[in-house]
Amino acid sequence: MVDRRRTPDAHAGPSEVLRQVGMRDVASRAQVSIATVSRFINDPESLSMAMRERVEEAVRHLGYIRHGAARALSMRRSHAIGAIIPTVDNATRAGKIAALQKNCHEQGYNLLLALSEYDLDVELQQCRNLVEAGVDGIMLEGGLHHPELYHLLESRGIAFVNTIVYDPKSPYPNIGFDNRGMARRLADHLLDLGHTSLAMISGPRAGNDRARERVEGVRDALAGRGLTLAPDAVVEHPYRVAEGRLGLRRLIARDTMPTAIICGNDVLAFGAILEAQSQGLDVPGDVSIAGFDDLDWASQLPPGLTTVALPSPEVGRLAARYLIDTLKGETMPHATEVEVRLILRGSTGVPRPRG
Amino acid sequence: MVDRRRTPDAHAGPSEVLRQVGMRDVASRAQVSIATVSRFINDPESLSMAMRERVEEAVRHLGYIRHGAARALSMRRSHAIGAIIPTVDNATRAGKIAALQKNCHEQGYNLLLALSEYDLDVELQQCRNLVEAGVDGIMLEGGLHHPELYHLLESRGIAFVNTIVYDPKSPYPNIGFDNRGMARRLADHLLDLGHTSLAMISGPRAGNDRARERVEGVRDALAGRGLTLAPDAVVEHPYRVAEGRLGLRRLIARDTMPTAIICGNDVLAFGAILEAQSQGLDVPGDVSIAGFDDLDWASQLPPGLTTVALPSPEVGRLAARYLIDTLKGETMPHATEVEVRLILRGSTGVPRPRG
DNA sequence: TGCTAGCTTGTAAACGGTTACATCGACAAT
DNA sequence: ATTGTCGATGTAACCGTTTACAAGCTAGCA
Repeated sequence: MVDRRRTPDAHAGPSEVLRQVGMRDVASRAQVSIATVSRFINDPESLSMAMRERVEEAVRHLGYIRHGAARALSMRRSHAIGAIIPTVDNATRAGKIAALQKNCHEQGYNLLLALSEYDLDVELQQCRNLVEAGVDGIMLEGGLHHPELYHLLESRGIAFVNTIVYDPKSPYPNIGFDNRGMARRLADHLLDLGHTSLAMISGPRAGNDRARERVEGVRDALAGRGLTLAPDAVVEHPYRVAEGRLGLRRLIARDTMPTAIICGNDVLAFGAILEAQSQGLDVPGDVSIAGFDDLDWASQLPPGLTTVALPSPEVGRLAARYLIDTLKGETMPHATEVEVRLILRGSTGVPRPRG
Repeated sequence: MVDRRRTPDAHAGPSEVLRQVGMRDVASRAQVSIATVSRFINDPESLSMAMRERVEEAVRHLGYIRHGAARALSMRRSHAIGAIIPTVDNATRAGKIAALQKNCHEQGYNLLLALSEYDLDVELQQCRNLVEAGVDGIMLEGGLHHPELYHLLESRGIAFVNTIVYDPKSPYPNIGFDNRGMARRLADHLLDLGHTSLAMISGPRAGNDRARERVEGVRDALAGRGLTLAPDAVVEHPYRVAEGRLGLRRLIARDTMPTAIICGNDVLAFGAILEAQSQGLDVPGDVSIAGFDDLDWASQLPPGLTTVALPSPEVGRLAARYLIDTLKGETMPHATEVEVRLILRGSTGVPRPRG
């Protein structure tokens, strides 16, 4: 390997690559040992005032910035956290990621972001990547992953946590919501209002346990009253407004028109409301509609969207804490539930008697 | 430093830390040199069939995964790209980030995400962080940054590119939209319809040149007809629906009610439309409203939102390519414009004659 | 004065890869 | 048979930190 090393003060020809200033340069300028420079960076208190000042001057003068990869190699710790999420295009998720990034940053950790597109194989691939990148911990979404993924993480002793799901019975640590329970609560509310014919516009359930759990929760509520959810009363649509409209069209085209529709999230609910209104249906008079997430506009949209507020920034914050504290060697709770709030607004009401 | 090294086959007591399997382990199992293993990982073609098979067996058997930090240290290249964006909670930005991540991943680069919260000092801090993490390139948003940030990046020879802005005259590479021009086009359209009293609900302009440029573009259009934008005809509000409502209320409370309102983005426009409708105003009869972004629901919302579609995933794709190809040593175009599309929908129309 | 305890500071050995250069054969041309 | 060429493989230096351990120094104390 050709040695491109140059002392920073030396003149280098135009085609030469200047070596970055390193601890050795700082050390030689400050006339101290390289170990002292390292100590200045990591624990200035441990140095005498005189040393500290000399090193500080040199660091500032040379604009020294520590070489992260070298540090990671030496410490066997990268100070990087990875996050694998299906997509970013959702305000709820965005809040989680923002909180995660912020909290990691505050603790001196960087955030590596990877996208799985709701595909467990892609997720595994991205996970391998993050492992190679040397992340110390990983935040996952949901509890449903490629078995190989769990094996990979555990065999390498990489901290990880499933999020958005809360399941004390899961063998894996998790922080999130009781998706099933909250769907049940929402459905129960509708049943309490007198609805007997519920339907759902669910998000795609393949590889997505959150979506599945929400359907199951609604089933639970119905079962509690001796009712069932007909197979064709659940339609699956990707999380887009236009798909919500499609979903509603499919549901009202059935033999029995549902009096209440629970949507996989607010985006689908938005579409469903728009479609209902444009079909001349009154919401909630002719059909009650509800969602999950409590997005920004859920309260603004007439008639106001009944939904379940998910404090996902809190999940991001807790995930950061879980991972970083675990890395510090602390024992963290295995499962943490983040409370959700059922928010009743104008889009749900008592069913109008039918003829 | 205590040596925790153990041969992978050796039995280790419960409290012992097992050393990760490294190239040396693979080499010894395959009975080849460590260099051969490296070659197998990086360029299998250069090995004889026999060698390749032996190494492959060993790699697979031991589940070897390369140590990224060691590679980065040795190669002086981390294969990581950093992105600093203000926030994530916006579908347009999400598309850009998703495309960036995808394209980076395809080229073997990881993505480090950092958030600046529209604060140039925070942005600089995050940038320092990314530099320490050793990113090979950085994607920034906008062209307005802390001067120290530019100096930092240039002095260290880190590739970077400003995005969402297109400015051939900028000294820094950029990929994006002509924010000023597109705002002007939108305003021109409204003026062509016969509007003479325009107003704006802008996003906060501090530290945000995209927002500023959009206001300036509208000013340009007005100036082209000998008109001006009164100071109180521009109100600034954060990008939230409720803020859009507030903005509209402020604008219609003025002496002269504007007949057309251009909003900093679709979210603000959404709020403005909702507020107008709830005040009994007809859109576009009483007031035309337009935005930027063409979010998912812009076409769904009655009466359909006139807006400017920004293909931001394309920006993410191009940014990834710019950075990675630049790192390869290729000369990339200094400024690249991504075309936007003015989309006319029901929220704008000819102004109704006033009494 | 000599000794020890307690700080600071320095020395040098990892960390786990990449890669320049050396080496070694095999094979073709002389 | 000798030499040269070329491709495959090995050897070892180097990337820039951290940190165990050694060494030096000061002060307190017998």
